[in-house]
Amino acid sequence: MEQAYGEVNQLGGVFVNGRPLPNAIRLRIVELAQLGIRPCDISRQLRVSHGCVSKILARYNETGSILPGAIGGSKPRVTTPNVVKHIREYKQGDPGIFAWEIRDRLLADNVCDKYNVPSVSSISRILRNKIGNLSQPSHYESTKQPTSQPTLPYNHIYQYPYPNPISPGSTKVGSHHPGVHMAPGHVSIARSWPSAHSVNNILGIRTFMEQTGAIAGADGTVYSPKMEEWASVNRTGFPATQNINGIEKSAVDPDIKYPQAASSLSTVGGFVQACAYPSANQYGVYGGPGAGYVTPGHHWQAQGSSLAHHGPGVTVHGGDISAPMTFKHPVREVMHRKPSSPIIKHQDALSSVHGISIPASST
DNA sequence: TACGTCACGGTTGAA
DNA sequence: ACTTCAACCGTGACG
Repeated sequence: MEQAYGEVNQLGGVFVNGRPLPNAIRLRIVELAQLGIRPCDISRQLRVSHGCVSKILARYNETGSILPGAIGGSKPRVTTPNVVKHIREYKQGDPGIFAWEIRDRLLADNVCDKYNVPSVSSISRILRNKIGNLSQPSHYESTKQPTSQPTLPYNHIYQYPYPNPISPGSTKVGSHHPGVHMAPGHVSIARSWPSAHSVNNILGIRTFMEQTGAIAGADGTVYSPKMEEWASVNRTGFPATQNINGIEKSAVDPDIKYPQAASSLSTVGGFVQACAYPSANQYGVYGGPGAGYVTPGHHWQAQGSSLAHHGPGVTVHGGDISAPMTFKHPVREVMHRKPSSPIIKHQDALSSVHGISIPASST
């Protein structure tokens, strides 16, 4: 497993196929763009394909969130709480009712329409799994809730509930930092991003990586430095950032797969916290900051818990970009990098701004 | 050269 | 416990 994760792209960057880039990198992309760095330069600098940079920036502009979308899962097609509730009522009213009769009633009562009415088999499953034995209602009531259904209804997700419980503090993004001129302040997001915390907030929070440097050594072990650490780092790094709430937490979970990321990113940490996803869905996927790839498990379950480790000042050092290179493929990057690309200049700017040190291109 | 777009192969997670 | 399948991912290539 270990080194199983990760591949190296044409730019020499490490990525995990099928998985989102670490939040740290995502954030960095947005930050750099806000500093006026061109997408193509960001792509080269962070070693992320330009298609990805383009996508992330476009999404950010549109939604105000740098977070990836919800991965996995499926829409609550039929088993919405309301439907379940009605089914339960029908069943309670007539324990001998057939599933098809329930279906008809759902339509008749306008609980569902023909497009979303559950199939008979779905109703049967609902009766079996969610409603269980009605004969003992009381019991049911007490136990059921939790039953297999995570309380986090997807509704959440799909309905754009807003805000995560989480970010109280994070308040929407509105507050743009003076320094950074943020463009869109979108707070309100169009999609299902619950509260897309914009980078602004994030930016406000300065982060861990700076100190941590996190990154993997160049030793052969690719991902060895488990991201977990990053995560923790972050968190600790930003105590300020309020939360870590359920969502958050999940958001923070470390994901192991991306060692490299950190290399150049600096800010991110905070951000992550800021951006929570809808707790409902993505739980961990978008892991923490640097942590990016965490495979957290179910966040909701874990809420709040695990984050804590590491004490406050974790200081790791170092990271330079070389890290990625240690991946599977040796460096491909050799490519032609422009020796002196504008980026570099910007870097300085950034550095000064955030104290970030971006690895300048090397070679 | 820069960048928007999309096929592709991949992962995830609710049902 | 296992399978489905629709959602998303980033890369890489095309234009």
